[in-house]
Amino acid sequence: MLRMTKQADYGIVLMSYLANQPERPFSAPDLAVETQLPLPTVSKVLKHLCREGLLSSHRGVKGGYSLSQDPRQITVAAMIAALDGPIAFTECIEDTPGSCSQEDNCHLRANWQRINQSVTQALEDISLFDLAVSSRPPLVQLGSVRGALAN
Amino acid sequence: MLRMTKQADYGIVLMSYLANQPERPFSAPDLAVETQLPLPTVSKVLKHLCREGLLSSHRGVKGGYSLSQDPRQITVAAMIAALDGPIAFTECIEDTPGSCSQEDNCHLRANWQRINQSVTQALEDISLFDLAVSSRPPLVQLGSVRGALAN
DNA sequence: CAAAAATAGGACTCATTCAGTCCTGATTCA
DNA sequence: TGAATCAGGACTGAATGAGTCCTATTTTTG
Ligand code: FES
Ligand code: FES
Repeated sequence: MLRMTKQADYGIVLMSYLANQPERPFSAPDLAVETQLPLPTVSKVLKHLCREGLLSSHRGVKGGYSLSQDPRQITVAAMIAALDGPIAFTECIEDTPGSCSQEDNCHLRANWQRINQSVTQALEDISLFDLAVSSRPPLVQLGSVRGALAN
Repeated sequence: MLRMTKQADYGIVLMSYLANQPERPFSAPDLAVETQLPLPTVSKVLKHLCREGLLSSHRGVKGGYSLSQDPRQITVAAMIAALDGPIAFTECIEDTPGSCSQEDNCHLRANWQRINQSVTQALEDISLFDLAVSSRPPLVQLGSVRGALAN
């Protein structure tokens, strides 16, 4: 497996969508319809991303979410980290030392960190902008799907 | 999080140990003592690795496990894939098409594959040999820990 | 000023998956 | 023949994730 959570999955989908429509904010219900993802979870993810500083929110009737930064500045690593927590392939990697029982006589710690670093680097090399340009649909579709689903 | 399972974790630890002691096979109980990991799980992981072709086994009284290939030929990606299954960051990546509900109108599929490919590449660039050389302990220790734990 | 629409935050439940254990059989060596 | 080891799978308990829902708070609009 080795897969990220659906939260991160959804988050990247949502961020990509927003990166393609930078002109105005989108509300959670709108985004749920557009991406065909379940509204409550979408809402949860958006709130999370907002708390982490990747999105800006605006309350009230005409409120919604929009990117808080230039898509070129946002890396895939940052999005995953925001939703799934720090990228730590094994327990011993996590910030707190002492979390691993074998820490003192373990000669692998440096290796875990190397593996971890390698993967992190790979994810940092891809920006939201990179994802957005290639996922941009024919713009006609912008809203044509709206209302297709009930939720 | 974004972490691999303990199976893969243990597997890499065990493989690294074996890579440092290429002269003879080790039994599951021996390896459990040396690595200070729980025996039943160690046994399970070893069997798994053997079935996947990364280890050779030899039954009987003087049996045990040993690497079936040159450590330079074994990548971290291969070990993780053997234990955790194919590296697939999101559901849509998995082999079977049709697994994702949004497949037809999804413009992100290429992106997932790019992310996935990037991470896979990072893990393929590290070989077991790379891990082993840096984790090699002072060889005096070879067995000094033996018997320190009961299981 | 009041109502509607949206976000903020968190509690909660259910399903899935993982970690770990255990048992039964097959193989090898002394 | 018997002891030690691997082979394979079934099983249980715990942890985690996905998803839902409820109650504020904020903002716009009539
Ligand atoms: S510190 Fe945890 S296995 Fe090395
Ligand atoms: S195919 Fe699954 S999200 Fe695109």
